[in-house]
Amino acid sequence: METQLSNGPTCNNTSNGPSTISNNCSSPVESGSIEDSKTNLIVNYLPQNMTQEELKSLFGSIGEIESCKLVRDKITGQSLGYGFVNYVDPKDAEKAINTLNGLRLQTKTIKVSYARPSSASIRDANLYVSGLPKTMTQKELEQLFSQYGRIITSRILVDQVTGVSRGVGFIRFDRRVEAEEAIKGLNCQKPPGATEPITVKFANNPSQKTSQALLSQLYQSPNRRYPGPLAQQAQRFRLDNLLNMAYGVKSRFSPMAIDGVTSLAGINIPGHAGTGWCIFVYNLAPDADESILWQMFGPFGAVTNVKVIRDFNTNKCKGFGFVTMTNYDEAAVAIASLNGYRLGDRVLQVSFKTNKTHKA
DNA sequence: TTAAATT
Repeated sequence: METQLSNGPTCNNTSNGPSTISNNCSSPVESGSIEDSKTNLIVNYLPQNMTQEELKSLFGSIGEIESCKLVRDKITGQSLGYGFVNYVDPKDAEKAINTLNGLRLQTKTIKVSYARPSSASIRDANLYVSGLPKTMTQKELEQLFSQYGRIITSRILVDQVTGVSRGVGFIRFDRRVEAEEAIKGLNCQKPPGATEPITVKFANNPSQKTSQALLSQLYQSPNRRYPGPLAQQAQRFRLDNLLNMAYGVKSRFSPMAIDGVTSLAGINIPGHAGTGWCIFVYNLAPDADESILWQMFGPFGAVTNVKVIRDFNTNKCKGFGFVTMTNYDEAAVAIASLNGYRLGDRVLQVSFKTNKTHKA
């Protein structure tokens, strides 16, 4: 696994960017209202199965949304893992950044930030860097590249098991010209203290994932921001699911059977609302809001909607709320994990919603 | 040894 000797096309000056983009289509941003907007956000690292409606549901819990778009592959329709949310009120956009940036959803930690005005100059500004010293940190990587422009994101890929650097990373610049200069300046150069030169070139687009690739994705430690017990249970559960997908291991639950029965026979099953599984959450604090429900349930799987029930006059939470999850088994694990969970000084009761109007 | 960042 050594990339010694400069074999092949390692150290020529590649400028293999996508051949010139034809610009005959109408420019996407001409309304003027979006440029330099304090209301328009870009949301990155969304779970693959998250829909535009779920995106709107999540961000709509902050404030009124003017428009919302999940970006999809033009041909397959698959989510590209990012989207845009444009609020009516700039203060809601700011609040969304403060409360939703870093939110864990399934295997992802989403990023919420202001969208830059769309233009050709910010496209294709992403670099692939390899041959990095294994000891180089993300910060050091940024320091190396920052002399060429404003860095939007940086990342060093790590071994899924050991967490050690793979010597491969990405740098996204604000503008393509900055990326071009960085290639000229750093490709085939040795970073300070390094013994081998690095390779810097334009990055490819990420490829579609098979379920096998999904497996390896799970093992690599994502962002270790809030590695609490809940997240660990959720991750353990996802691992079970992925093992099922990859190797056909039977799960403890049988979501397909139950969902099938429900849709075919119309049998009333607790929590089943047609569009998903409705979960009742009891003993929330008066100041609870939707974000706490997203935070608690999001790591367990696909959450399509959350709602805190409030008093009409005081606008305080009446002590309960609802969460809708798409998949039965994820909902079941969330309930099993969160029922009895201590939130602040309260112990939550979590169950599938029933049709009872009151408890006897 | 290439991960979902500009509608």
